Amino acid sequence: METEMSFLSKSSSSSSSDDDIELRRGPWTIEEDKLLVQYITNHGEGRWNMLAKHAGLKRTGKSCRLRWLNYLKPDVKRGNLTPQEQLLILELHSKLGNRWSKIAQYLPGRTDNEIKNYWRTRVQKQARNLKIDSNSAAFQEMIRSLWIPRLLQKIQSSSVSTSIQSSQSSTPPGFSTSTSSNSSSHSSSIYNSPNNISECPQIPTREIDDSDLDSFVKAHFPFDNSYDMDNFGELTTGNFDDVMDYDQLSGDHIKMTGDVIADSFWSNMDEFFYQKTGYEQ
DNA sequence: AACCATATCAACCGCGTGTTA
DNA sequence: GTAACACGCGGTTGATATGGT
Repeated sequence: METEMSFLSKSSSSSSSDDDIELRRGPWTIEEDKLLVQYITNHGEGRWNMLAKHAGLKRTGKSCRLRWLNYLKPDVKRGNLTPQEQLLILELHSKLGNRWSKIAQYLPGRTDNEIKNYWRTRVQKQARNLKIDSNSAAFQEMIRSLWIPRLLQKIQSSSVSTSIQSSQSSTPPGFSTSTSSNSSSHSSSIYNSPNNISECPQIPTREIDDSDLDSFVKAHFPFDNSYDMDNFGELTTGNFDDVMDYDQLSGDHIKMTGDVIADSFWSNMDEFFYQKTGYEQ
C-alpha cells in the first residue's frame, strides 16, 4: 500500500521537468473544481491531458474528464433517481445489459457511473438477497413481473397525489389517460393495469438497434425528453438532496420524489419480496 | 457512547478503440 | 502501415455515511 495516498508520480524517474510533477488523486477540492470549471468555461472541454496542465491542475486528464462529466457539468442531475428513471433503467438494462453509457444516453443528466452504481447497490443487492443470479432469466422475469408493475404503480400514485384534483393535469406525458382521445377518459394507457405483465412496456426483443430504442423511449418515456429535461436542471441546482417534480400545466414545482418515494419504494419492495418468496431480507 | 456492519457513491484502473502524425 | 496518444467504457476500490447492537 502506498504511504502517499493523495499523490502519484507521473513519470517514472527522470528528474525535474514540467512532466515530472506529482499528480494529486482522491477527492477533489473546491479549489480544484473552480479551476476546472473556469478553464472549461473559457476554453471548452477535450484534450484532457493538456487541459489539466493548462488549467494548473495536478491531476491526470482522465481524472479531470471524469470529474467534469460526472459532477461538474452543468446539466448533471443530482438526487435520487425518480421512479420513472428507475423504470427506464430496468427496461433498458434488460435489453442492453451492462452498457451503462448507452443506457445513460436515454436518461438525460444521469451519468453512466450513477446508473451503474444504482444497479449494483439496489438491483444486484436484491438479486443477492434472493440468491438469484442477476443475469438469470429468473431474475429478469422477477423484474419484469414484479418490480416494473410496482414502479408503475408508484408513478401513478405519485402523479395522482400531486396533481390535486385537476383531472388530467400533472400526469406526466406518456402516463396520462390519453388526453387526445378526450371524453372516453378511460385507460387506454398501458400503465393502467400495473399488475398485468403483458401490459408493461416492452422493448422489441431481438436485435434491437438505436432506432428501436429511440422509438421505445419516446413512446413510453416521453418525460425524459420534454417533461423532465426542460425543467429538471434548474430545479436541482442548489438543492442536491431533494428531487423535485414539475407540473407541466400549472408550472408548479412539486417536491415529491427523492428520498420519500425512493425509500418507501425499496422498503415496500423488500416487504413485497418477502410476501412473494418467503425470503427474509 | 462506542463499536461494527452495511450501503452509497466518487474516483481510480485497465483495456479496447479511435485518431493523428 | 504503425506507433503514440487521447478518449471512453465497464469493473473495482475505498472513504464516508448511516444504521444497528
